[in-house]
Amino acid sequence: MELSNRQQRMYDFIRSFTEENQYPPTIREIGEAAEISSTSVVNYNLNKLVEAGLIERNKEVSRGIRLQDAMARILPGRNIPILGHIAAGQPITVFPESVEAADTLDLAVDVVSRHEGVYALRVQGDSMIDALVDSGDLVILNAQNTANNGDMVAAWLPEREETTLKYFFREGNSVRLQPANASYEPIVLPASQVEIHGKVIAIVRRLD
Amino acid sequence: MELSNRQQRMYDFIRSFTEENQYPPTIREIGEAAEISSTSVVNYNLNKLVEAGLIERNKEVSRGIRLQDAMARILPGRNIPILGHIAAGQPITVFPESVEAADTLDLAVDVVSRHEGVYALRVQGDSMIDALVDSGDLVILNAQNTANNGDMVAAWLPEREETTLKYFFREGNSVRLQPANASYEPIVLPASQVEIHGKVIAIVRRLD
DNA sequence: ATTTGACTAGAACACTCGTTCGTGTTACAA
DNA sequence: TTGTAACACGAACGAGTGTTCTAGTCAAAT
Repeated sequence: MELSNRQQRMYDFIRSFTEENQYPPTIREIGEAAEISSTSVVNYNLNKLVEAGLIERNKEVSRGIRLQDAMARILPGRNIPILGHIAAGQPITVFPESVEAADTLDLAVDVVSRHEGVYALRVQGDSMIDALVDSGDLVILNAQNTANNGDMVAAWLPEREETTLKYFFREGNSVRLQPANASYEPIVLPASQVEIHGKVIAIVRRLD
Repeated sequence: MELSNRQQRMYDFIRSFTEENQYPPTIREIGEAAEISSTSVVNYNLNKLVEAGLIERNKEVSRGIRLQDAMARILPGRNIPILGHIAAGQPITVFPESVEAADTLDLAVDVVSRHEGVYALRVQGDSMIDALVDSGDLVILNAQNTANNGDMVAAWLPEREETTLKYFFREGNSVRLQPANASYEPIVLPASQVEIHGKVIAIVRRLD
């Protein structure tokens, strides 16, 4: 579809206005900028821009215009829910998903873009201290139910109703959950008694 | 300034709503989300958020709310340049700012919003290993030329033309730069020979 | 006990804004 | 010419929306 002169002018204005003001213009603001006296004309051409796939409109909503391709550029990272804490020392009985997301961590597209179902947990305890994961750190996890040997994972132990952060090792029909702290013993269980809930893909520690 | 529970809730909603819809919410939409029946209360707390510097408002304009750090979203702010590496072991002679930003780390407003001039450095060496900062980690720094005792800082040593990552301690007219590794000795220099270039506010480690 | 300040409520007002409708204009084909 | 389709115009309607006013609650200070 080809854009008329007017439509091009309107589209350009919407772009620059949105970039400048952080919110889209109204129909009348567009009309003024494009020297169109009638709001219905703006409305008409706005629908043409929708047909052309350049914008989206939310009906009956003021400034309900969304630039279609600018989304990826302006829309940044994702809000990763911090679901709760995870045990790195003595396992705790609170399962992360039962905790309401109280806080959010805004993380980067670069870090999480390739993953689906990313979430974060705050570490409690020092069982992974030798892996340089301290109590209080945030671990960013990719939700998945399998893991490779050596992955740092969040494992759910149904028998104990515990979630714990450990290194994962498959040994025949068993699974060894290995802490990174000499003072803790590895947990060895039949594979059927271990559910992998996520693999750690990043660690974030705030100092301030 | 401290945010009340309500104000925090409103702010969070404005953030998520704006991210999702590409335009800011109305007063009533905010009220509904924060369970506030009165628009005047929303208006009142909105002004508090302005005072707190979290948002800007355009008066008499629908949806005239601008997230203050939104600029950081479109412009570089949110894209933290990874300027280069920083020595945590043997100091290296490459000064971070002379290195072209080759990669970027997309970090969160939550983590960096309150800071100006945030940048990241990739750690080389193991001198801060006892502080759980490993070689290869990214340290997120706030650009500043002063520091408090105990802060982890990036220090530029003009005499040696070195930048190094250490704990900062002021001792009279001297400055002690303390590694977190028993195998390394602290560096003690006259304060005039130490330039603080930034304080570490976060640490990010990617595992994948 | 009184006052002050911070905060909340509800209602009313006036302007904003998307929508719709009737009408006009122009270009092009039959 | 006639008809049709695309496009434009202006006005009016009604819901959306920011603002303002009065009043109330509560805790801390006087």
